[in-house]
Amino acid sequence: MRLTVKQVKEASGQSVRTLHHYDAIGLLRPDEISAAGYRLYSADDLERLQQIMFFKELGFSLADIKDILDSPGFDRRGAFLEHLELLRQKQHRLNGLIKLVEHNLEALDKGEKMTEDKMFDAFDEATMEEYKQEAKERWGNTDAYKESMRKTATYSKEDWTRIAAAETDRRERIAALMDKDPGDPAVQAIMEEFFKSICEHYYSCTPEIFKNLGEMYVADPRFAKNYETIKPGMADFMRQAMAIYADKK
Amino acid sequence: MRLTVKQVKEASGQSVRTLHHYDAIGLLRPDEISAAGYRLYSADDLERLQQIMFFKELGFSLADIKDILDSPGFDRRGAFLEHLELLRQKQHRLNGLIKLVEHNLEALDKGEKMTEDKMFDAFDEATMEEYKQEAKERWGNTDAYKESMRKTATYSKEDWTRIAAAETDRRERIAALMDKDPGDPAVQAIMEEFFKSICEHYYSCTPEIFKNLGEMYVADPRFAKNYETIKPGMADFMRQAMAIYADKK
DNA sequence: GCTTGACTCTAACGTTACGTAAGGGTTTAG
DNA sequence: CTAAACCCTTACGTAACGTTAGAGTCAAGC
Repeated sequence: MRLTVKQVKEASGQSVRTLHHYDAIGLLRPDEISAAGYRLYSADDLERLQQIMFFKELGFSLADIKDILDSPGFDRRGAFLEHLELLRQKQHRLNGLIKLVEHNLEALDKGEKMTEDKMFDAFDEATMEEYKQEAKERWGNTDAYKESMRKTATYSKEDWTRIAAAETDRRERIAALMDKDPGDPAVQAIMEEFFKSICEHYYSCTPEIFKNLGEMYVADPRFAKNYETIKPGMADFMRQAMAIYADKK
Repeated sequence: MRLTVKQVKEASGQSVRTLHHYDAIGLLRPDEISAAGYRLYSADDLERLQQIMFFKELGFSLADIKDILDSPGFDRRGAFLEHLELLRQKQHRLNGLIKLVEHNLEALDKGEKMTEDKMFDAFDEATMEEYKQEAKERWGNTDAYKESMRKTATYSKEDWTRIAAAETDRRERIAALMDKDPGDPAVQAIMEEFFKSICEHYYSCTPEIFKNLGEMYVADPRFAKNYETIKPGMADFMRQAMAIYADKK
């Protein structure tokens, strides 16, 4: 069942204009557009909207929210846990503010004056900002990722199939060489190919980034499974091969 | 001891630009301006800044904050109590949001879907808004009050003494007529005078506003005491006389 | 007494996240 | 089939500052 803007407004409390705005900046695109151009939102869209509202509540800018939600590393469970932590942090700050007001009242009744720093300490948002920064870094898009997005935005469907085919081909060739050493010239030749392919198609890759990418293949299960499903142990083989290539450069 | 912008920034956490801004809109005028034009803030200014930050934290607009702080009925104790209540309200909302996230996590783990309204209920700001509205009304300046401020801003000291004298005179004449009926022609003649005086000197007064003004004389102790100190029961006598005059119009 | 660096000022344009019309199609209940 | 209730895009407005830019000021040290 799809919802119109008004229905979403009724459910979420966000104004129609806000929905338009989120659509315009690509933060929340309705799942479907009717023949007449009406925005029609799905249940998934509502979930995304909820996420948006949480992040907004926590003080993130819409641009940051977009980066986080669209990041390939985003997962809902992690986000919820993050929300929980940040909300608790916020509550802690509020408690401080309440104590400050109570303190104010007391001082007023006793006719005392407060010291300057105590007067404003509880307003401090530094800790909050730190948490937020952490959150952004945890999922946020690195500059390399953004460059990748820019480059790939113009790719056609044919481009993608071509690139994907080359990728699949490379992987199979590597899988066939896994009985050899990761430093074997044949393996390294494919690494060279791989490295250049990234530079060309995605983002300007340095050896260092390349090495980190290899680390990610074993550290991050979302990447690892792309290789482990081809042949067990392949993710780590890739990591070694990529590290050797990067070090030689 | 006076503080420069940087020192206030250091103490309060507000940016220098923010202080400039508050100065520009008349929200926080430094107590003193040095010969070179430097802003110099007093301890009282810091207290006002704290008030501003509390109200801002609670979601009031700068214009509203200005109205409240500059309202004649403003008192610091009442404001602190207000802050306390609103902060608690905010904490309540935060608790709701935390529960919502916990609920989200649970639903995610069980693979359940949530109902639409439950998804957004906790974000609701209506209660918060109500409290805020109340606060604004408690102290806030009505439009009529603002018009009055505009009109009276240009009055000279002589204007004020003249108007005040006329006012005192009228009050005494009314006090002398309190043995008669509020609807008595003699009383009503003074009401006519009073009504016109308000229109001329303060704000464009309608009969309805005039009637409400009368209600305020008994409802609001700050106004009532102006009349009760002349003669007991006079506030209510004024109310009746004003109501009769307004109804005849 | 003069320089230098940290600090201050005003003026003015930029930004974020929408609000608020204006002008014009679309859907649906009666 | 029409009127009310929705929906759309376009575009300018607003709040609360951020961010230069250009220029004056102050206190410390040589």
